Amino acid sequence: MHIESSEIQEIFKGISFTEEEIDIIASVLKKIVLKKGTIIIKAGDIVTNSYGVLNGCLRTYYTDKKGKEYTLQFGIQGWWITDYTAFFTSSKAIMNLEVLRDATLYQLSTKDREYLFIKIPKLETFIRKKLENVYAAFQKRILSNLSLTAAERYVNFINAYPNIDKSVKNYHIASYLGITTESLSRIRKELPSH
Amino acid sequence: MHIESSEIQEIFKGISFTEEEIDIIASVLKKIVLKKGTIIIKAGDIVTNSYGVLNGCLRTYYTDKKGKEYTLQFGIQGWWITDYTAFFTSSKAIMNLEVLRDATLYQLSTKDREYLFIKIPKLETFIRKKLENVYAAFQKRILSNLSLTAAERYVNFINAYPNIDKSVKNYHIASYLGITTESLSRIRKELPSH
DNA sequence: CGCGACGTTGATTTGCCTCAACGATTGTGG
DNA sequence: CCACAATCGTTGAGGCAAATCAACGTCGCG
Repeated sequence: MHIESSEIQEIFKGISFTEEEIDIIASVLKKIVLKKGTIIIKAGDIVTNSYGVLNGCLRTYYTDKKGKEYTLQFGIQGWWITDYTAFFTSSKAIMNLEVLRDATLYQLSTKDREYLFIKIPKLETFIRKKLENVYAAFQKRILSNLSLTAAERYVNFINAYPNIDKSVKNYHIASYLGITTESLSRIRKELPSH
Repeated sequence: MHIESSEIQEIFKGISFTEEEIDIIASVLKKIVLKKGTIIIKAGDIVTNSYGVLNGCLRTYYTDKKGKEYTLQFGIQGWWITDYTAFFTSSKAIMNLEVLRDATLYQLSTKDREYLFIKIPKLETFIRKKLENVYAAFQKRILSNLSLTAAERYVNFINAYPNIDKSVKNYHIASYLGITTESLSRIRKELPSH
């Protein structure tokens, strides 16, 4: 499928490329379209790709021995998603990557990613700064999990992802917040907005 | 205070430098020695430095409106520490950085850090990979907070930082795990190792 | 030695979970 | 396009892990 320059800009928002650089990037990206329900990665798989989201919605989640799910990350337009722990450390996935809403994605392999960093050093700087922002975001989430009640975390989540409830089920949100669907239901009932 | 080449290798473990590169790095690092109890950064400060730990022990912690503390990170030999959220985003600190045990540190400013990345590109690659590892570690901690009991988290913590209990108080560990000192005390009592 | 900081123990409370049953919504085949 | 089944969300009762509140040991340092 053809890859548009504007789409590459969407996936690497905040950095501008020369035409030559766009060509290099386009040469390693692979555009894929996937239906809701597709499991792109399942626990145990070797993870060699990450996915830039052009449209649609995805999530990564971990399933514990009791079968309980924990959603680690949602992926919406402009975000990159994969089991990064496995992707970065070249180990087997411990998480699953699921399409929640029909999606168009850009696939980028570990190898090609390193190739891009060598060919386009400013891309590595860009990603390094992205990772720094993620660092801050993760710290915030850890603090949030430690210090806030379930209701407070839900309110923060809704503010952070205002329109995500159109794409995801309540039990996905519950599993992101680390609570049960029953608890989330009760929290929603108590909220002023109802 | 004089900066040894071997000390720089300790702070950037896993990467080797030429003599010239060592000189560049040494020119921007400042060695400081601080006493236990020193608050290096307090909430509200502008954060312009990060600190590589040569010896001693530190922690970053957040204090909520009720005065309850949450420890985000411990810093021991070979680690870098600061309020990274503020450091990366050039905003005011929301956390405090405290010396738990007399420490010798290397101070590196935001500006000098960017300068080093330009002068020594492989250092940026090194840091980018470090950040990727941190990404994996943070995900693991988030999952751990969501899915494990307090006792399980305590056991994992002790395994991850085997000798840290020599430097930190139990209530520091409790505040890292997101539990009270009373609960930690009860958990320790129930553990086979006692 | 004595005081303040730290850790422990007990009694009680609370936020969220579990289990169970029942509505509501969505999707699919006839 | 409706009917019905499966999935998803809500509600209630009861239980449990950890918090809170309070009191009392214990350790280390001036």
